Amino acid sequence: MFSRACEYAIKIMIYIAGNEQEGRRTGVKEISDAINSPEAFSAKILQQLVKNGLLSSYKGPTGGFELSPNKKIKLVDIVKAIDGNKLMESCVLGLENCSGENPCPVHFKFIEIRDQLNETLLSTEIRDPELITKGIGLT
Amino acid sequence: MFSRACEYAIKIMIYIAGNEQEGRRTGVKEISDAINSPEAFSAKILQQLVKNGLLSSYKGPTGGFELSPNKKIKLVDIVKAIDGNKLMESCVLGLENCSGENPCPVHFKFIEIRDQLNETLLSTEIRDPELITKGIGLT
DNA sequence: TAAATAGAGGATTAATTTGTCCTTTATTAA
DNA sequence: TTAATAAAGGACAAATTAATCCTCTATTTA
Repeated sequence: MFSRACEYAIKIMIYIAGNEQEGRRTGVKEISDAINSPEAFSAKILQQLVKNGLLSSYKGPTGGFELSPNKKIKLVDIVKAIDGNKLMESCVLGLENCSGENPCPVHFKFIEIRDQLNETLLSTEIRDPELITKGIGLT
Repeated sequence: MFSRACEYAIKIMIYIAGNEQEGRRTGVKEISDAINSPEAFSAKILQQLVKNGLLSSYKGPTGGFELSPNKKIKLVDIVKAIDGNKLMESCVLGLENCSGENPCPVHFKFIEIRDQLNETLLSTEIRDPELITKGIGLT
């Protein structure tokens, strides 16, 4: 469904959001340990998240990453930043000209799934306490 | 969502189902022309579909592929044959131990989407006339 | 039974994704 | 103001996925 990089990105953002609650910045090493991802690869993903305005980064001692302040960050923002919007917008069969007026054979079979996926990605906020406190962690 | 190979596989199956209605077997060349896919790559996918019991193949002149007779072929069979059941069963964050009792942070956000996807894949039959007659074709 | 047809399948190449290594740049605090 | 810290980023390597090439085998029909 999501690329590996995007899976990492979502975990990264949830983990940083958890630290934000405790008023802490988060470094790459801490992240890759916490979510069990390769450190250098995670660093690249972090760069993309910064470039897309979802994170702020700070160099030097006491440096690290923070969620962009004063911004509602939603799952859809993360997925778009890393995987683009193929999943949200493209035809499941990869057909360029598929649409409601011009549907591919399975278009209407998947339209509800697509809609619900978009609804979930749009409505899930990364600072949602449910997201941060529930669950088995990120490993 | 689906791999490229799986997108081809679904188109292939729908196209062959269309020819079945007209009582015709379908060759690789005809398929790759019809769905606009690389011929040799399509041939590999066809082999997998045969190995998984979804198609029967025949060599020589008048040869080609047919849907396995007397078998309800569902979308889920095709996806499983080509992409395995990662999409249907694995955690969206790729976590090995994620489950209802042991949910990852987004588990319950995606559970409905997962269920609906499974429902759609299970209930969509490849011989469904709606699938074959509707739509813009497979290109 | 020979020639043409068509799938099977091994080997290889290309492209993309995933992951690593190493140097540079900015920042902080002693 | 220098030493330590931490992100930025370029270059490269490995793994996976997508695609191609070529030969072999089976089947049909003339």
